[in-house]
Amino acid sequence: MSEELQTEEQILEAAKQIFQEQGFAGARMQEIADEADINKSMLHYYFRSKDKLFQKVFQDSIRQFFPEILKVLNADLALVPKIEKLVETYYDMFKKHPHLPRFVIHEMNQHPERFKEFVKNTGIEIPELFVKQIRAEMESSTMRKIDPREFIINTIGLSVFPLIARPMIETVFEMNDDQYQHFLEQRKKELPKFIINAVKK
Amino acid sequence: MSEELQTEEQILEAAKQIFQEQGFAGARMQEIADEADINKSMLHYYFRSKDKLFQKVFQDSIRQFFPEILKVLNADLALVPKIEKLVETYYDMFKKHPHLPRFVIHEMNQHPERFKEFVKNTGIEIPELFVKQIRAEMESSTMRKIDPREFIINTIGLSVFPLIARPMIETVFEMNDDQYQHFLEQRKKELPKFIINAVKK
DNA sequence: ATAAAGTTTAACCATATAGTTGAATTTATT
DNA sequence: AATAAATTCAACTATATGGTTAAACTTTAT
Repeated sequence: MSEELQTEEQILEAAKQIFQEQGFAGARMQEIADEADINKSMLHYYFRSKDKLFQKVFQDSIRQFFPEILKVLNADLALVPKIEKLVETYYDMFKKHPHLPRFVIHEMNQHPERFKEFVKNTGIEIPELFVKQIRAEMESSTMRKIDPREFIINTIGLSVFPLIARPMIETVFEMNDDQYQHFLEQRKKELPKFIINAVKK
Repeated sequence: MSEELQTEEQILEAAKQIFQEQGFAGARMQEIADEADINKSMLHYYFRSKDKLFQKVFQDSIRQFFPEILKVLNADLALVPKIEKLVETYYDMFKKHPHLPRFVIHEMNQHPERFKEFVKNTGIEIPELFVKQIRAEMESSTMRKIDPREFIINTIGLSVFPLIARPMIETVFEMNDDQYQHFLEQRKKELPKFIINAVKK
């Protein structure tokens, strides 16, 4: 049993990388095995099938994605620093896992029902605290009236979109990779202002 | 030569549907043939290979996506109605081609360099007129200072994100498909306000 | 009407790919 | 040390899949 955890971890790491990069359909078991530097049979020994391995990776990816965001949404912070923290969290996550957002978006659309099951299993819930916070801000009239769901979707969308649209942005605005990175750094500062301004009264 | 155009069109329509739904890696030539209601050999007779057929579909998809948006961006309209038009254009496009945005995002990230080539070939350019318009608005101080690129990316991101994140939105906010559609209708009205407010002085 | 060109079809091929098997090796248990 | 259990590996299998071929059929041109 000595190497079990190590091998299993190795496989999961490799599978995560390949699946997140290529998606389920684009990934090859052989490629995952090569990446993990093991025999292909090991994948089946530890996870039985491509589908099972994928589901594990997908679930882990969801767990990597949602709770961190929800934690920030429900944190005990004033609105402005919370938005700043949220944007920063997204950009940090992207730096560590550049394919994660697009992977989740692509795969959840391939199997929406399975995705919903997964999310329910992870026990993710509506960010109630944040909704309450927004309602309070609206009542104390520091914030214009807006559906809290819209606000959440806008904030997340504004954070995620430039990350998954990178080739488009680089092309349309004629940026190279360095310029894109620099653009993101600027944006990290500007985006909270945009969001706050959008809901200011 | 009688049926040539019809058959070719049939194939392209089917390929567009399957590729946009499943992506390149997920699509099967047999499935495309079935969808087009023809023999699999015909795909190769008309397009030689899966890759060639895909590239045609992908290029067509880009042509379907970008020019329409850029046309609105560069149209002779005041800022507010232009934003409204832009949001509306996106939502209409999504109604007709629900998989188009996610398809383009996924595939352009799989082959960023090829994507850049394609875009250059279609002759798409930076929306100069719109950039000038924004600069003018900023100088006449009806608009706060913002990088025009940020403004464009934010507007497009806010339009696209709720369309590609549908399963996530339905899950987190416990909506069924009807409620989601209703939410989108509401959003079509609210989003321009959010954007305008975000850049108001 | 006939030949040439274009189109369609069914049967086939080569390869890629997920998955299996059984033996060899290593590790844990007594 | 001996046995049992877990792990690793190379070779293999079945099937899916992109692609080919040659013959049949249809349309166009002369």
